[in-house]
Amino acid sequence: MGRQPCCDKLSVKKGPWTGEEDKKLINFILSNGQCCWRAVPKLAGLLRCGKSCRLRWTNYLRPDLKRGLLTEAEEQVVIDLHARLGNRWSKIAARLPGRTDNEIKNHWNTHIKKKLTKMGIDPATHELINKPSTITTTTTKSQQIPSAIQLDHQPEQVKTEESHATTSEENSSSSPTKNCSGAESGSSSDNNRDDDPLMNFLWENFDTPFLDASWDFPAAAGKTINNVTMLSWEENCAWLLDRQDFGVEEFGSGCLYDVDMGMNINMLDRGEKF
DNA sequence: AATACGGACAACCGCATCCCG
DNA sequence: ACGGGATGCGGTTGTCCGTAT
Repeated sequence: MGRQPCCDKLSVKKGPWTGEEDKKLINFILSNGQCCWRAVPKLAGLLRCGKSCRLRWTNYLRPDLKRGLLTEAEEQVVIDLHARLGNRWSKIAARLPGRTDNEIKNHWNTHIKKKLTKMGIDPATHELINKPSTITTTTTKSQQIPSAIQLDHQPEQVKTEESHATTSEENSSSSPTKNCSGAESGSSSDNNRDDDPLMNFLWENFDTPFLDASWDFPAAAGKTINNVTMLSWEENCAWLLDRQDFGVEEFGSGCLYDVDMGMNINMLDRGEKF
């Protein structure tokens, strides 16, 4: 027997969300919280698949999302984490507060991949592309690009070999995705915390998301936790309900800001429900 | 001015994993 | 321990918009 479809595909709307739909979804989650996504569309009066509602919320409507391009620092973290984790975007996103896996994935595919390729680095393996042409060797420590690649500062050897940088995609058959996916290697990548200072720092200090404040906004409202002033749930989301047009500039400031870390804070534990 | 093209990003699809009875 | 439903995740596609011709 086959798997049941997540929803009746004939009766659900697809394609871009309208402002009205966004409002309905926001209103519903404001009053009921995140629970049972399958039931959300029905209860919220939406002709959408529950999955679609979840994606819309997590990728676009969540009040803690940062908008706009990733900063250079964020890009650097993405590159470092990708070198270690492969295409495990959700793991990477978990360490970038206010960023979603989808956003990071898109940014990787449209920006970072190109940058790395241009620099002569295979984005899939994080190795220099100017390897001896005939021999395909297993990755060695010496071939690995230092994780703290500065995108604007090409290594000297990379510059000289840039003309060879055109076949990176084709050479990426042994991608970190394959290496990291599944049980066979996923844990090993986690355990394999080598001497990369940045990565060690990230792993040691942020095994949980950088800051993982609770969904329990009403209780936390007005309090200062770790130098973060918690706004009420209503305060956090009021701006959303006022929006007819969710322009990028409207999202510029996160609803929480960590004074010490100088970044917006992920208020949501995505796995948590209330 | 019209059309083609390409980049960026939102959204969908299907499989994997988790969780609970 | 097992089965089935719910959710999460990553890959892929679709759509919009800016730029080039």
